[in-house]
Amino acid sequence: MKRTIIVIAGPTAVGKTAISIKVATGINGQIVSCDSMQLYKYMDIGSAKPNKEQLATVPHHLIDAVDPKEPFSVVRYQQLAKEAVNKIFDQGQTPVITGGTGLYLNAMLYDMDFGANQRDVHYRKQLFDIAEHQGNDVLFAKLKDLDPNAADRIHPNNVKRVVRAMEAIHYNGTGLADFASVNQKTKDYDSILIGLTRERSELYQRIEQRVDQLMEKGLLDEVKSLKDMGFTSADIAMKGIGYKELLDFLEGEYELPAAIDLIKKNTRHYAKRQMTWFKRYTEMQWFNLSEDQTEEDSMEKIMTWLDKKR
RNA sequence: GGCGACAUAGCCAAGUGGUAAGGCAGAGGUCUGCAAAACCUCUAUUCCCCAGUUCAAAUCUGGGUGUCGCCU
Repeated sequence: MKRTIIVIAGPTAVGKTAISIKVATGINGQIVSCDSMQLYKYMDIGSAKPNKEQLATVPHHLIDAVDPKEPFSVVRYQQLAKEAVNKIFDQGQTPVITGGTGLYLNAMLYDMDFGANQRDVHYRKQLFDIAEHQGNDVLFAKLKDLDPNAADRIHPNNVKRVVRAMEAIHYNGTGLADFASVNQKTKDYDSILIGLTRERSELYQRIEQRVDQLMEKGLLDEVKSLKDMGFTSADIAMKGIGYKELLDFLEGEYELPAAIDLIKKNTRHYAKRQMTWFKRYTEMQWFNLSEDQTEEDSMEKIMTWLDKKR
């Protein structure tokens, strides 16, 4: 039997959750979340997790899977998600990968082998210190020495990437492989890519509405309780949009309305970056939800296309 | 009604005679280890209007318009 995953991607607030559940229901599938925040426990409101009824409709994987205190990265995601996908295949069902985290999606679609390079916290810190105290260019010059190819692909100001590239060399001496040579589609399964989009202005409106809704649902209390649990701005739980701004508000950095405006703005920016990322997938079939009167119309279009495709 | 200040991009704003800083918003983009991250590029042929002075005006002068403040 041909193993095929279905991917439903799109910017935040476009309406992925509802549609993916319907698609999964329609094709006897299970959902594997591809969202770097819904993955975490305790972050329910701000990450806009599916609600209880939605979760009960179709089996979901990789939601509430990790404690925000645990160190996490794409590598773990790749492992966990592939495990989930295999399990679903074993049950004779179809995995529906849903979410907006582009890098994680890449880890599912391409043969990204992270295994070769390890991480080294101390070495990293040294490098970051160089950038901070001596300047980005000083660090970059070192990378240029060690791995001219990597330096070619990375901007000097992008310290995070410069550090990662140097770390890779520090470990195996060869550095990071050229992205192009690694960007091979995985052989583990086939994939069908569905992209959800909307007119920009409408998407932005939905984002603002949703932020207001999250506040009504008690996002502030959620942030307070995370704070009480001991999470600080250093933890991932407090780096998500909606969390970091409200934490700053609680610390007295600005007033609540200003915090809410910031959340909206940051979410808009995020959505824009997501669109940029997803536009790269040439084989992705786009559905502009703004063109449809109702969700049923959208579903019909998507299912019709999907049936032909399978 | 009198006096004064101000008028620069969607918003905030620098610029007091030499050819329009910067920030925000917006748009486009990059992407193998925290990715809701990090980073990059673009965005005023023109400074409220008209006239004048000058080789040269957002900058100086006169008039007009508008906004704000104070006084009556």
